[in-house]
Amino acid sequence: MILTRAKSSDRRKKTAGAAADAAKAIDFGPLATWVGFNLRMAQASSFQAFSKLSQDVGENPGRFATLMLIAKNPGISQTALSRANGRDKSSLTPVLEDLVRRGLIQRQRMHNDKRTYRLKLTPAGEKTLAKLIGAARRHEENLDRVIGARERTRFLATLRRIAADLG
Amino acid sequence: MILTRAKSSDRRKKTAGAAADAAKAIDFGPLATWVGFNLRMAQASSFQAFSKLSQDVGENPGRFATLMLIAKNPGISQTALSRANGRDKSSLTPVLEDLVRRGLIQRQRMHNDKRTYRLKLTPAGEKTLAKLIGAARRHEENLDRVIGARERTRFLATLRRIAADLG
DNA sequence: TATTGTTATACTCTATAACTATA
DNA sequence: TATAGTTATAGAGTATAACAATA
Repeated sequence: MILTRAKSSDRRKKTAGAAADAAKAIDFGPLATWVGFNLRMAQASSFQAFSKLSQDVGENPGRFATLMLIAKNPGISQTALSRANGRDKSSLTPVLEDLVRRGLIQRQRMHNDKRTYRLKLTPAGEKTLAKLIGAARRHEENLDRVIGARERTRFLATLRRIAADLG
Repeated sequence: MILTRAKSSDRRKKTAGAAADAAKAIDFGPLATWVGFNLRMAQASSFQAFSKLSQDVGENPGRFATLMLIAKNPGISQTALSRANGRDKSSLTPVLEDLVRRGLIQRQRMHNDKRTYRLKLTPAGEKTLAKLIGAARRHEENLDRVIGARERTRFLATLRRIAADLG
């Protein structure tokens, strides 16, 4: 969704008739002043920008989070990973299948509990993750430029409070 | 995804063995300090909270935006609406079909261009929108309580900059 | 009985391309 | 030729329920 404020300068009356209707800017009403809506718009922009950077690495943002969680928690089980991700374990099965197929992660049966797998990155997975971390860093630099160094700390703290208190 | 910081106090060793593994908090690595990630988490919390409030009205957040845009721009065409929403026009067809079927919006052929429809809310649509606006206001109150009156203006301005500059 | 992971299935949201009817 | 809207279709992401193997 594109936020375009209805400013008087936008109201062109080219042909002073039916065409003015088409050129008229969209009115978003109270949506434009609501935090919830602007949070959604900002997130969509940020997510899309990062998606593009991830695509340069041949991955997507979802894979990034999965790889990072496995990297930082080697030996994690599928159930624990799905909980950390806030998704049902069944949603994870095809994702992990894909990552195994492409040689980015490895699954080992646990010795003492043969029901569960231990997940870890392969060297190829580490390499892909490193590239994704590079993309994330570039994305953060772009965000920081827009946010400004002075705001960053406060902004981050507010985001954390929202996630914690509304979750 | 649930953000749980790995604090030393979280490392309980109840039975001092295999159980400690299960109780161990998840490490999110650098994700936890990145704006992009926290923006995503905050948006997910906010969106989910608003989804619940919308469900009390029997609608969902997507319908809310569509109804609002039609209400504030009566006579808008489907193509203009889909552009305002940032989605392809084909994605809108089933949504509008649903809203017409439930008597919330009305479609009129334009006189001078028989290809396009003019969209507007029915009285029932106005009523549903009013209820959704009430839900949105309650949601905003909850958000404002978390953000704080002092931060609100700055926070909103930063969100707007992100949406504008990264979009 | 409870848990881990898989399978079957379905639903939502989204997009692209081809189509129709108009312009 | 170009535009407004529809249809056919496909893909990603998600969930629930039932299941087999194991605990």
